[in-house]
Amino acid sequence: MKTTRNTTAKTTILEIIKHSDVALSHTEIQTLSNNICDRVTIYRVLDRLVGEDVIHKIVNLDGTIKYASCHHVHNDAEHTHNHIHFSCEKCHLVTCLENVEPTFKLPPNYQVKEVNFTLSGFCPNCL
Amino acid sequence: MKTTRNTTAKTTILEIIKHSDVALSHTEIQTLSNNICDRVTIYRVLDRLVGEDVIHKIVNLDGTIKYASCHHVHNDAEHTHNHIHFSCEKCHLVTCLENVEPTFKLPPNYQVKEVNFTLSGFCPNCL
DNA sequence: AAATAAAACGCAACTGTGTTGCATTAATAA
DNA sequence: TTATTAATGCAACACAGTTGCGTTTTATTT
Ligand SMILES: [Mn+2]
Ligand SMILES: [Mn+2]
Ligand SMILES: [Zn+2]
Ligand SMILES: [Zn+2]
Repeated sequence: MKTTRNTTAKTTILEIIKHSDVALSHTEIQTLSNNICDRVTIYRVLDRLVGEDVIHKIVNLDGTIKYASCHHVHNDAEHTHNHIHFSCEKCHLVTCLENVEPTFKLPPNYQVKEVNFTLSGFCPNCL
Repeated sequence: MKTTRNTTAKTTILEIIKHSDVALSHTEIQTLSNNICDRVTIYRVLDRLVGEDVIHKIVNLDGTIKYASCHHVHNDAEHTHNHIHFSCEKCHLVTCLENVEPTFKLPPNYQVKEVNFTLSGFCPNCL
């Protein structure tokens, strides 16, 4: 079976994401990491971390992708990422609103596997 | 003031989107339009149609972008696109669930301008 | 109907993001 | 310490979207 290894790149990148209070893009992570590794490695590390459910992926309204750490309880059985993300049009910061989980009622026979809820507008700092 | 004109490209593209029951990507529109115009023109027409609130933009979980027509009442004052979009992992079709509008309660001082709610999984046809 | 203004267009070149193949390096387990 | 293979670096590629600019087309005015 395929095991996962703890490398310096992976450790560094995870630390960067964990210590950030906003979601970060691949490019932002690259800058913050002082080019500790090749950009391809960052892509691969991010994929691994997402696969391990340590971080989660956020798709912005413009299609850009950001990453944030998973702060919730690791109940495993019901590990979901159904909170809302807010993307500020002015400061461009993307924040996880972990406590805001939207409710909705789907028509029958839809099987949901992943969700992405993104809002954009002005954050409290830029209002 | 800057007026908008009705060109053959714009008319054709809008017809394609209106007659489709699923959301379409730029590339899909290009194929369906039989290369009636340059691909750059399609980008520009799509931007214009979004600006005129005739179609709306959908961001998928993989960051790809699709477009669908606005079927709702044009009440103008409260023209919103806060319905859910479902992206099937098997048939890859993206559908507007216009009747499914999620409810959520934001912390104070957030000013929302745009929303994007996307689910992925299996649609009724592929279940 | 002809002249005018500028919105829209085509083309070519460019940018940014993410991917792939393959040889090399380094983490883990024996 | 050695063996195995996950992870990396590098170079090349794919692809979506953008930009500049000269030309065409639309819609308005005369
Ligand atoms: Mn999470
Ligand atoms: Mn709409
Ligand atoms: Zn802000
Ligand atoms: Zn399907």
